[in-house]
Amino acid sequence: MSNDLEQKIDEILSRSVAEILPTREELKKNLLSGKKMRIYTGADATGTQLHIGHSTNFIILEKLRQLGHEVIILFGDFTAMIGDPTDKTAARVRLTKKQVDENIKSWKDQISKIINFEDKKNPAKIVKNSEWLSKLNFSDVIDISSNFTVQRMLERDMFEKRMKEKKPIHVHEFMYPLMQGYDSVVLDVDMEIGGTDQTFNMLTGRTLQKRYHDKEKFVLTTTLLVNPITGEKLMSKSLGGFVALNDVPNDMFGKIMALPDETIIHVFVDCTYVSMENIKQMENDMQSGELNPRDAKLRLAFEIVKIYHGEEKAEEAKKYFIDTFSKKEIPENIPEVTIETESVSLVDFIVLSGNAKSKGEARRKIEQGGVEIGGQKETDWQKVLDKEFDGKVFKVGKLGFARIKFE
RNA sequence: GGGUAGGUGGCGGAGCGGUCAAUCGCACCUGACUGUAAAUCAGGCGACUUCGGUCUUCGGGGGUUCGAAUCCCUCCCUGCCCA
Repeated sequence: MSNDLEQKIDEILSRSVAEILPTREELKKNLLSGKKMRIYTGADATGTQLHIGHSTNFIILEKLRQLGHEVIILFGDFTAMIGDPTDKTAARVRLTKKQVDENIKSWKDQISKIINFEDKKNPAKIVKNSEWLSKLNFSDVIDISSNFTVQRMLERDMFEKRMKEKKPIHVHEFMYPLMQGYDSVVLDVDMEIGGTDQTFNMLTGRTLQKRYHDKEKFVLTTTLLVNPITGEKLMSKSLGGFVALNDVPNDMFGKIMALPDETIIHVFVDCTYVSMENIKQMENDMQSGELNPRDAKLRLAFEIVKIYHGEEKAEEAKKYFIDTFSKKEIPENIPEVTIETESVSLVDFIVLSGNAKSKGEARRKIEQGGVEIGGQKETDWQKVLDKEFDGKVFKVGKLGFARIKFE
């Protein structure tokens, strides 16, 4: 039994883990001791969507919850107003309370696919940091900030980088790590989990926990999903192409198939429950050429969609993908666009069906050979559709399908 | 406070009186290839258009000029150096 526990702990402390502070051994000892720890991870409420990059932390958190530890998801509604300095575009947008509540609601739904909030004995909790951060006054802030030096703040990689590049650093951005650190104090946590980009912020909390509560806070950093070729973050709103936790099955499946082949193994490790042995095996098979990366990716997409939508939907999404993109068949459920006039131009129809943002874009797609009517390529952008086209299926690009219906 | 360099499309970053709707890279879109929406290659990437053009964009406002992202004035914002 205890061996079993140790094995579980070992997996938790190794899979997707970049670093554990102060030490892995120390943390392991704590986890083995049977003492109930209070553990949290935070996410800023900058948008409505979470992506599979976030899921890594949630998966670890849930495993810890299942071991009986108290688990908290912090919703950074206050911190979002300042914006993590990592995210250059985030500053200054103040979210309304209404927006924040909206986000919380959908976030909980999204996260609940991974983390159990309904468990009778030990449910995970959600907190908002505006609850305490908005109440601090200036002298509180001074008190907190007196624990740090400017030099220490400047150590933050992002600040360092901006200093080097002579890019602006605003004074209030210094407050960000302090606020996140203060969260640890208010929640009085024993441990925080976050991506490696959060190391500095999490260490701030470690310092403050020590000062205010004389407590050792563990910090566990998780590996970030990066594109091994470009070195860019794989899941990033600004860089595009992220897989959101609330994407509909077909989109989610397709987006995963669009990930570069080189990232497959990494995503398996960080975002699925597939066993490490299994993953290792796939890695070897791909290297030896026995396993086509496409097939590994099909499985990856399946595994991930399964987490968020269940096995049945995952199966459907897989079928949809293979039929539509591999076999190039026409999918079954095609949205119907009703036309109330005698005729419409092809260009207008494409815009109406949502497959182009403007007439110019629609025109380009037609001219570039991206449009098919009833399986026939159509390159005349001046084409006008009349009732003879009633019921025909239009394909726009690889993804867009629409059926025309005249009233 | 003084000096100086800047603010350009989703981002990075050219351009410095006309040929600029604005080079290029990233992202994005389309095609070819691949039982991958990977990779690679090719093309595209403001809006409207009776396809001739028309209109709105280069921090905000005002001006000079036949004509400005490019020159001048003013305001706002930022970097760097000095104090």
